[in-house]
Amino acid sequence: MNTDADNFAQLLKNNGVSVTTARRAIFHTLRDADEPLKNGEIARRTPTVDRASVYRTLELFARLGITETVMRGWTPYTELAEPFTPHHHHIICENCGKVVEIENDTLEDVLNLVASRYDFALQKHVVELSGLCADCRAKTTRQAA
Amino acid sequence: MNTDADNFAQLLKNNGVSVTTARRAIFHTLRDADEPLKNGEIARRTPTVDRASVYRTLELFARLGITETVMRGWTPYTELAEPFTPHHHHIICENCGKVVEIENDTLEDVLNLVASRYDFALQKHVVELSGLCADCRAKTTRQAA
DNA sequence: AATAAAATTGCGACAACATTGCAATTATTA
DNA sequence: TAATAATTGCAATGTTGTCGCAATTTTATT
Ligand SMILES: [Mn+2]
Ligand SMILES: [Mn+2]
Ligand SMILES: [Zn+2]
Ligand SMILES: [Zn+2]
Repeated sequence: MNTDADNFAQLLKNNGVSVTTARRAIFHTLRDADEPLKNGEIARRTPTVDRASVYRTLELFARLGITETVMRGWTPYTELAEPFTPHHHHIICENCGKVVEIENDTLEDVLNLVASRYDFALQKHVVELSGLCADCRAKTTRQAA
Repeated sequence: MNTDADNFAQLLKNNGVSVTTARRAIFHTLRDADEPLKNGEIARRTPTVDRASVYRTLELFARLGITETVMRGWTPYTELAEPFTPHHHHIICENCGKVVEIENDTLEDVLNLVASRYDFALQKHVVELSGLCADCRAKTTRQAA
C-alpha cells in the first residue's frame, strides 16, 4: 500500500527533481487544507520555508501537475490536483462564501467536445461557478417579503 | 439607435453612480482591446487616469457586471462582459498562445444544470480551456517522427 | 559511511501590483 | 449657477512575487 507522501516522493523522483524537506512541508500544508489556499496563505502556513522558496515550489508543483491554481476575484488560489485529489471543480456562494466541490462527467465530456469542435486537443480546463446556495436564497427571499 | 457608450452611461446612471471622464476613458480602453488585458496594462493604456482610480474603477465595473476577470497562469485578465460583448469563453494554445473565443449553448446549459444539481442559483461562471491548436499539433507530430 | 557533484534553499534586496486616507476636483441636483 | 454629493489624484504604504548568489541539503558514487 502507498501513502500519498510516498506517491508524492516518487512523482518528484520520476521527474528528476529532489525530494526535499521544503517540498514535503508545502505538500503537507496543501494536504491538510480542505479548501484552495491563497499563495500567501500557503507561505504563512509553512513558516519553516522561505517565501521565495514557497513560490518556486508552487511553480514547480504546477508544472508537474501536482497542484492546480484557480482565480477567485483577483486572487489566485492553489490546491492539490488529480493524483492527490479526485478531479473536481467548485461552486461558491456569493453571499456566505460556502464552497462546494463539483464532480460531473457530463460537464467533462462537454468540455472535451467543445475543445475538439474548435480544433484543439484539450489539456487543461478551469471551471469555477458562483451563485447563491439554497440557504442564502431562502434568507434573501424571506427578507424581500 | 444606441451606441455602446450610451448604454454604458445609462448603465452607470441606473446604478446610481456618476458618469465620469475617468470611467469613460477606461471603458474605451477596454472597448479598443481585442483581448483580455492585465489590470496593469489597462492602467498603462489609460495614462490620463491615476492607477488607484483605475483599480477602483475596475472593481466597480466588475461589481456592476460591466467586466469579467479571468485568470491565466497566476495573472488576472479583464475584459468587457455581456452587455458589451457576446457571452463567450476562451481556449488558449499552450504552445503558440493563440486565443480563440468560444460560444456554445450546450456548455452553458450544462453549467446551469450542474449548478442546480448542487442546489445553487448560478450567477456567474468562469470557463477557460487550454491545449494544443491544430497547427501546433501538426508541428509537434512532425518533430516526433 | 564518506565524499564529490548537483540541486535546492534562504537571505536580502528589489520590482510590480494593489490599497488607503484625505484634500482637491468634478459631476449631479435643484 | 450654487449647493451637495460623488469621484479623483496624490502620495504614502502594504502586499505579492522575483532574482542573484552564497550556504546548505540532497543525490550519486565509491
Ligand atoms: Mn473538469
Ligand atoms: Mn459561459
Ligand atoms: Zn450561501
Ligand atoms: Zn498553437
